[in-house]
Amino acid sequence: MDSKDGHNQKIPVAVVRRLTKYLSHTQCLRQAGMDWVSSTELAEALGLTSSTVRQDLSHIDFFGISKRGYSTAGLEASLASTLGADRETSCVVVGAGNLGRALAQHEEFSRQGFRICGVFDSNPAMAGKKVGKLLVQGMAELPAVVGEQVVDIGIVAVPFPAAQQVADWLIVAGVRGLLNLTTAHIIVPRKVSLVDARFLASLRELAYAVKISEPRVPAG
Amino acid sequence: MDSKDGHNQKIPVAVVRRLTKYLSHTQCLRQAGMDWVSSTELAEALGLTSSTVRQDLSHIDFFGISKRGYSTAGLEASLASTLGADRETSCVVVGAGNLGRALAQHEEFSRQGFRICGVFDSNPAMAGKKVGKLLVQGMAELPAVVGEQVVDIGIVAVPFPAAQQVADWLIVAGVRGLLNLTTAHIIVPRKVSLVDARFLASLRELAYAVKISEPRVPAG
DNA sequence: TAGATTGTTAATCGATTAACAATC
DNA sequence: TAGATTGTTAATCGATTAACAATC
Repeated sequence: MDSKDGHNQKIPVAVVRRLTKYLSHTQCLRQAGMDWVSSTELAEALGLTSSTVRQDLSHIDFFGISKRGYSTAGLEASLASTLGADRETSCVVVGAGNLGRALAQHEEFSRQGFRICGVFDSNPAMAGKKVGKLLVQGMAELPAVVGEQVVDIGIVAVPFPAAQQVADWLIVAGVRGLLNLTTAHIIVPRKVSLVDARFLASLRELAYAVKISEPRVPAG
Repeated sequence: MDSKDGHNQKIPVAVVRRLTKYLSHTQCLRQAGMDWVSSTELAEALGLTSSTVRQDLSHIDFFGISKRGYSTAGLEASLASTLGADRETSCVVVGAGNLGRALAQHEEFSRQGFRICGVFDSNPAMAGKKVGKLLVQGMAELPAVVGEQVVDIGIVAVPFPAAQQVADWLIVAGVRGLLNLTTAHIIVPRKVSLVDARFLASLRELAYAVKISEPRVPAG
């Protein structure tokens, strides 16, 4: 019964990325007490066209109403259910440096259903230190924690030369997705998903944009 | 003389993003002592096709040699120059929470030419606290620091309801690009560039991928 | 009812890939 | 030289936008 209507087909990543935006924005609208939103309003708020919004929303199992738009409550629920944001997702962080510790304690994640259930570091000197309510564990503990707690996602926050090795360990331990915070290109088997956080790449992208937008120096 | 050959046209963002990958990987290759690399090798290492690599590199002012490929030294230099990675880029961080402090101290950034020259927080209780070698400053100091030090990029690491306001202040102060670490959709004037770090969105994307790759429960 | 807004089909646009002559 | 690899043009693919009948 799961696929009777053509939904539950795999949604293109470009669309999934925008669905996450609609979800965030719809949550805001609901908090602001708005009961309805139109594709035009959604588009304007997020810098898209209304056509894109309607096309995107045709991928989820929810329908708007002519002349009124979409019920924010229904839209939020349907987006959450499509994206899997209606259940908790367990994560572990590997690398207890600045970035790893910051993410492990990032409140927005827990508010949004991402539970960090372990922080690991290969440096024995880090073991036992506190990160929020968690204690840093050695890499040796990783398989047990991932296996027992059915951890979905591993966050790779180590120095980049160690990234592939850490990813391999996480995959063997059983995670199904990896968030890569390093600049390394990580290779994963097909059954595992990978998303690159692209911090440094984002800064480079900005540096390029700033560079080309610079006022031309008048020819000398 | 800058545009005589059709380079220095604005490069599509999809291409710019891959150029940053080529740059990272070429740096690795050089450190490993490799003098030459072919489009096929680059493609294989980064999960692309050799056709894409050659097409992308046609945007930069550098040429390979038939049968040998690209000189890693020349490629690195040309990519760095095209992207603006051959000069220092100044940044400020607004928001001295976990994430802001972590980024301000992230060593990879300074290694790669991004200099953090200020950390700001609207909470007076944070003022004067140390973040690496910097002291947290109040928002009132922002315009002076950005103006005097010719800061290119502002990193927005505040709670999401404050994101637009902080972005506006940064833009008025004179930054030319913004890295948005929040889930908020920030609106910027055309002359300012914006890149979203999309942390939470990345986790959601992973959660969706994990969800749809789950083994189907056999029909009851 | 009249008019606004949806869902969907068709058209456009841009990005990726294939193919191949040029060349070291 | 022969063969490998480039740079570039043409073909394909997919994503975005436009258009419009259906409808509340």
